[in-house]
Amino acid sequence: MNEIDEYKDILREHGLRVTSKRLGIVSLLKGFDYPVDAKLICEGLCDAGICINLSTVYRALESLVEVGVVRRINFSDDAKVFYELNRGGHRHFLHCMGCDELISLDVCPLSDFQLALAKETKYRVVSHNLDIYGYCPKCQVRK
Amino acid sequence: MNEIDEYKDILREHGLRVTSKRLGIVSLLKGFDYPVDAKLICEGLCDAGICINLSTVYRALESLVEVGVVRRINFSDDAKVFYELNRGGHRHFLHCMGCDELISLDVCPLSDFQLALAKETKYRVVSHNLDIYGYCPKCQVRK
DNA sequence: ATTATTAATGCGAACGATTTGCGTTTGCAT
DNA sequence: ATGCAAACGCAAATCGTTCGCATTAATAAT
Repeated sequence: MNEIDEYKDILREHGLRVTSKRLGIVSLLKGFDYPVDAKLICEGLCDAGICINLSTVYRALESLVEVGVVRRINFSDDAKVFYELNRGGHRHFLHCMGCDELISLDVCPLSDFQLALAKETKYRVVSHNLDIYGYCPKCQVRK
Repeated sequence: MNEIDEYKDILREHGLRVTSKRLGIVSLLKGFDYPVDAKLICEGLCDAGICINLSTVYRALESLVEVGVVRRINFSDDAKVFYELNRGGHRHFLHCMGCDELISLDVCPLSDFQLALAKETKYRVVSHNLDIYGYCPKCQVRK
């Protein structure tokens, strides 16, 4: 059973139909290691021969987020929403405000803090969002 | 010289005119200790007798952000932009995903991490964005 | 104080991202 | 193979935000 079959099963387990569009989105997202927006997904699939309406992309992404296959991401320097394959765990990014380079950080400095915060506030802490903004070496020179 | 006069001076120092609308926005924001969106500002001012067009609210906020009086904030669970008075320093919030309660955290767990990251990546780190999501005690029971 | 200058405002239209309504197509249980 | 509900395509609607342009008002010049 290959990896795409896993996703088929996840869809079926949640009572969702397995469609070429949904699988197309998943396999497209597999090719990116950074979050992409709905429009790029739409165009990427079209180029791959799977033409799909933009509203269908949104609806499919919504379903995929619901079953946990995809994760929604919202950066504060951009109004639109980004999506990435949910590979377990979570990531944070360092954004260059000059050239929009995006560096994925492999550490999360918040696990201890989050535990302490939960204890202090009695909240059940579920997730967090951390993005760091600055200028990359090249852009520091350019400016 | 009262507090509003300080803001008048800041505007003038930056070559911006002192208008009732801009001062209205500032004094309205003073009344909130959490970030609010443009629409709420518009309606709040209207209720206070200072009727102001929504596009003017956006333009005024833009100016106030430029001169450092106001800060733009972007949460990952909401597409729209929020604004708050820039009281110096920065803040992070704990969001209840059940009732949308917002708790302002008085600590930032990232200062050391940010320094280390800058060193490691050679980025000039300018700012960051951190929000924590979970369920408040009441919503844990409700659910 | 009056007038001239030009930034700030109001209004409506435009915008980009996202959602929705509805008729058509397709996956899948029978 | 057939029927039904879920998914889809399409166009229109929505939401937050921005823009163009004519009008108003804050400040500088007289």
